[in-house]
Amino acid sequence: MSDTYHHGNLRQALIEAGIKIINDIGEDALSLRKVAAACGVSHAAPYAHFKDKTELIDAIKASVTEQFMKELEAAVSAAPDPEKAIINMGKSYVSFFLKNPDYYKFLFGRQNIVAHLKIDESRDDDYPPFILLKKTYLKYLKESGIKMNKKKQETGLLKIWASAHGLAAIACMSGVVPSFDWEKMLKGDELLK
Amino acid sequence: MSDTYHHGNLRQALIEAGIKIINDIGEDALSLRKVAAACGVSHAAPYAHFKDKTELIDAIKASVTEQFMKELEAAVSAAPDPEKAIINMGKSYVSFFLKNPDYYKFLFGRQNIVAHLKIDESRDDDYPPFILLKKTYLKYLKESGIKMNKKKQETGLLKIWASAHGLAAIACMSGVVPSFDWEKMLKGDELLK
DNA sequence: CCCCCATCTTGACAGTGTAAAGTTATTATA
DNA sequence: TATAATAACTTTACACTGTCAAGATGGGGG
Repeated sequence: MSDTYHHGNLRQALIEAGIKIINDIGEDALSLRKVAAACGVSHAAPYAHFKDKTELIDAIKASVTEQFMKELEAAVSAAPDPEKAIINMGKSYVSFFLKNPDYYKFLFGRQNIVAHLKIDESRDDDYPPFILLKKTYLKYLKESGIKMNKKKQETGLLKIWASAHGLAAIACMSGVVPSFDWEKMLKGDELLK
Repeated sequence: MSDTYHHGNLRQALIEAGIKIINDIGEDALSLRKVAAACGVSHAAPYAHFKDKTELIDAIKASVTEQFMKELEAAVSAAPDPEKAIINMGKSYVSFFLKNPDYYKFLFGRQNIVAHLKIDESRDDDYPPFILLKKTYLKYLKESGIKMNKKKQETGLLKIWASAHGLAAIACMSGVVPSFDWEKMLKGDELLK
């Protein structure tokens, strides 16, 4: 149980070294050998604690998720009532990853999407499905005669996109086909009318 | 312009071979050398068309995104009015990735999340933030005295989660901090009251 | 005290991305 | 048409990676 890992807590040290490398250089640069070297240990030493590279990575992910959970739980606890709890949790959920986008990319992916959320700003390199959504949404507002200020328009657009993208994420990542009522999503939402 | 790539269309052939490998074996198994071999070409040949491995991957992603866009545009075109267009597009957005989850993982990440969307089913290996959300949501329903059937409860839960997760995805991937009104999300939504 | 076994080291191997230099074929030019 | 230029491709080489097998080491239980 000493602080030096030599016959101590190499496993935990490897996890922490891995997190540090991801934050400093990025996930792509994370290699078993670098993690081992960062712990002052030979390149095959990790195999005493993890059968795979993926097993190390999974352990790192579990560690980051634990940290994520602590913040979410704090947000829920700080709320006076359940409604505020959900709101707080939603905020925390997003702000955690905003504080460290490296973690989001590490946990869920790497891709960098370009998209201008402002209604009247668009560029050619915006993510094409988003451009299409924006155009369709603006046409919807126009033809249905719905009047709202730009801010609200942008919130509505973001909500649709976030729901669609989040839904796709959940569906693919969980392997479950969620039943989702898009009609209700539009018609039952004050933001969109 | 012949159909054999020897001094022809190697670039396109590499992209297609890459897509095939991703579908057949998975993204992790995709290597420049395998792609080159699949085109019957030496392992350094791709460097005449792509400066990097990432440049090849980006080209593959662009190709998949193009295919994605075609389906979305078809969904929009098939709709009789803009409202239906948005609904259709939302459905298509999700169903495209459901049809080939490999593409979602390839474009946006790899992580497999476990989560049981059913209100009364839960397991220990469910994604912890989701477990917390479900508990908080159920408490919210109980304390606010809101009555709805299970189906509607599940839809509401899914909507909150998809919005939060999708929002985090968009925020981190676009690098833009979107302003989002969580209060309005809850209170302005028919699904949640 | 000694042996066991988890822990760690050493050495090896195939596979990877990428750079440099050489070869070939196509196209442009004169 | 002959030749020069250039894009496409090959060969060779190198550092780095994950993983395995075999050996060293050293601390705890018999």
